[in-house]
Amino acid sequence: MPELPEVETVARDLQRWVAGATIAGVAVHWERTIAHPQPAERFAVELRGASIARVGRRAKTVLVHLVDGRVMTVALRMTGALIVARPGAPEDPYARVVFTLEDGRQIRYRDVRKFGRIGLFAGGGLRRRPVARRRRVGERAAPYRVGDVFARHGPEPLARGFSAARLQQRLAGRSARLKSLLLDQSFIAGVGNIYADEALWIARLNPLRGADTLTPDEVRRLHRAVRKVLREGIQNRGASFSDYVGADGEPGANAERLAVYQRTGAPCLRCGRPIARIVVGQRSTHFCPRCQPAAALLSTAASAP
DNA sequence: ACGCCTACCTGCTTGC
DNA sequence: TGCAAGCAGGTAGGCG
Repeated sequence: MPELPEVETVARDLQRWVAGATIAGVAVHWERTIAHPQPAERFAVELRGASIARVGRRAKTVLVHLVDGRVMTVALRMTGALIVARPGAPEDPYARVVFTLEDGRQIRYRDVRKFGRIGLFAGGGLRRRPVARRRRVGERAAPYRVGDVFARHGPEPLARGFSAARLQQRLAGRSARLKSLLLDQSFIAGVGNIYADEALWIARLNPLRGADTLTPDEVRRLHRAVRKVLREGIQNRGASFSDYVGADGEPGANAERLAVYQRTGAPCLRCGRPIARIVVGQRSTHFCPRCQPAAALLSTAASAP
């Protein structure tokens, strides 16, 4: 479930609790969790003795910045979680990678479905503008810098630079449906299925709308709604449905505040009509057929009172 | 550019 | 009660 607010919550927790700590040892219980570029055995060796400088986030990935400049990336995907455990805490059968700190605590990477991936990269390139560098055929992609991981990601929706005007630019000429675009990480980084549905409900936009059919006012509504749902998600420490927990191991409080996600058939909080569920781009999509009418799909002038 | 499919995995819910 | 099918927050890669 981790989308931007959930990942941000985990990153802030870790920053508070393990910044400055030193990794004494690493146990990899599911090798495929350790992704490119190094194999699992080397990963453990290379991390031993490393100290954590700070913990941040880019898109839906947790960034563990080491004092020596390297960066460990943790992509939680569907069911990943990073949990700080006190010495003597009961074992977790779903802990795929365990980082034991010198003070005896552990950072446990827990992941029921094993989709998540952890990598270790040279630093650099994160703040650079993501210009797609052309690579010659056969040229090696190494040395991997952490910035390369995000070279194709879109802007951070909560960054200062992400204005309504910028969103408008990015929407222009795109014929994809709004819902699909919001989920596209190269369009905007960090929005997932939950927050996409919530943002569209707040903005009163039908998920099937073609992205380039929005009026300037609708773009502003969308821009404001996306930022609002993400900020509120962070304030509530994320939305928990089954697996998501913060680094304290506790679920977030945001699930009960959602207006449409997984509320199929329940009354719309604005108009009382039942929330509908459809499938868009293979993803379940929840919306209010009355507040987010499909009838307004193309006509921009049909909303006279 | 875009939509659609498959794959990666396990656990929980649903329906017979 | 048992059991199989269907479903789930994400993303990468392949095809048309």
